[in-house]
Amino acid sequence: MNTEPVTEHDARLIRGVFHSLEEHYGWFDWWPTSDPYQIMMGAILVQNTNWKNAEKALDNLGKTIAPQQVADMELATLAQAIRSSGYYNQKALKLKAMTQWFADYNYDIQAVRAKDTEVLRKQLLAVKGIGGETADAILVYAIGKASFVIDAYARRIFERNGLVVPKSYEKFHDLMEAVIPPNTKTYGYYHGLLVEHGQQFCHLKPKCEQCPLVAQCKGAFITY
DNA sequence: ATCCAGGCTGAGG
DNA sequence: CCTCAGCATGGA
Repeated sequence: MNTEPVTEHDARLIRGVFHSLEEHYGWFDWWPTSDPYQIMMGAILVQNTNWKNAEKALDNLGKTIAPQQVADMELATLAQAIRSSGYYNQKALKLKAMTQWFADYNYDIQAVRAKDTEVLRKQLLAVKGIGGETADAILVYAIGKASFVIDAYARRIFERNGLVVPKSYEKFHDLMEAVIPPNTKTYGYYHGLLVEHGQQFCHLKPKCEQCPLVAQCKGAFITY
């Protein structure tokens, strides 16, 4: 992680938003599945889609499907099975690529966990179809490493709350990690808070009227 | 019917 | 470095 200087203003703003979200929503365990491989698949299937469509695809594959089965499956068969998640031809290739990466560890999640976070992150980012958000989600929820997850809601929420959000994923990711001390549980929870809050109030067309953060949401009516 | 959802890649400026 | 078309289904 890069350590660029963070202004105290930005740090307080960021901590303030999370503090408000924590107070309002309380604790919850967010990712809907617990099996590491299901989480990895889910992280890919949910790309630019809602969880409902991704979940149908996961159900179609079966809750107990083993990585070796995905590795052995015909590409076209795999694609049809995950049709509901959208971009199914692309995602079939992505699932294959991710599974191939996992195969290098003999599908042994403990062997993966033994590796260093940054090493794993680079490996994941090198997998075709895995970008920043997917890599960080896999690190946090499937592998149990502290790597801050950024998504469209994180951008909107912080932009609307007056933060000058770095344009690149990496810079925003680094900023959050510089402000929020690395902790797997915290990072998992915070991403969950941002998505839950975002889904309720921070669509492209914001619903600021009932938003619990509206008082401090300076850009309440920005429509990005 | 149009718009959006828990992105990523590769080509081109 | 940055922008952007293309990828595709299902629900509102």
